[in-house]
Amino acid sequence: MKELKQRSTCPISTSLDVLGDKWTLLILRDMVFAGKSTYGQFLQSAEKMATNILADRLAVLESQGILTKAVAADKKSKFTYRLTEKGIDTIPIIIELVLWGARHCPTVVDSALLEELQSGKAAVTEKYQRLARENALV
Amino acid sequence: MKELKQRSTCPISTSLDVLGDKWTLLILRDMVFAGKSTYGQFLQSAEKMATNILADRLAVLESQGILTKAVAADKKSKFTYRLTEKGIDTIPIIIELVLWGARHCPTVVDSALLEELQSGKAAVTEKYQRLARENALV
DNA sequence: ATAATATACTTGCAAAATGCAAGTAAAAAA
DNA sequence: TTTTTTACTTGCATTTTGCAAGTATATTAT
Repeated sequence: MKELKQRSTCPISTSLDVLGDKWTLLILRDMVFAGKSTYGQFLQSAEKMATNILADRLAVLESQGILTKAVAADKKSKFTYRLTEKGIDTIPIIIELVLWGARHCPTVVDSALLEELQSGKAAVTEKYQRLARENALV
Repeated sequence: MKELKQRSTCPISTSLDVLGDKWTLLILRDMVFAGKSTYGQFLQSAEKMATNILADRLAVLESQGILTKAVAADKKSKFTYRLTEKGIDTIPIIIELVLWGARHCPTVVDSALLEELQSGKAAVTEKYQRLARENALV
């Protein structure tokens, strides 16, 4: 059990105790928007996360009830990570990070997701939450 | 000039390059919701940020155009930090962190802000963005 | 049956970031 | 002229991160 220390009882501070680092939300991004679910897939992202950091963050996310880990259906040597409701509920946070980065950081490159967001924040949020819930049932 | 390294061109990743740590968004929280504007005020938060970390983060935030630093109106020995539009636009991110923490972390204590959020996310976001814009004019 | 590959980590070590306590410097107040 | 306020800076120990290599188990190939 990876336990985190809580700095205060403020909801923002407590959220950051869990999600406030450079890697955690990228794992969730890959699950939500790229449909990734295995250790090997997470390692292939453009940001090149180190293997030990990934293992550590997955353990924290699991112990915090944000995702679940299970042996894959096809292979016993593989694990499948899936989002819980607590994990699915981080999607609005991630969407706001997309919008802020797109609006204010000139070096970001437009993505399909960004294009999609032209059609409204609520619709896109609901779409990916629905998709994630379907995946959670597999 | 504090320069940050950008890990990829993904908007989420780039936003996290700037905002993705345990302290930066707490400074912005204190500016937006507690009306704080000076180094001394930031140090007084419940989370007890170290002085060197605070100085470092303020320098990053300034160099990233998220806030501005100016000599205070009343004293020459004091500085006043104010949000730019880029800073004001982080409010939706912070609001989502509040909602997630309140919903999923049982150890957080209800705040006035949370009470306010019962009346709708959009209204509260607009209120604090308007307040921040007024402050930015001072 | 045996060897090679795939998958998911763990380990060791150097580098960087954080946290803590104390010190500095300029302006304001006493 | 001394003391206090305000905003940092510095030095050092601890923690976290990043990198490269190694391990362990299951699957596939020969």
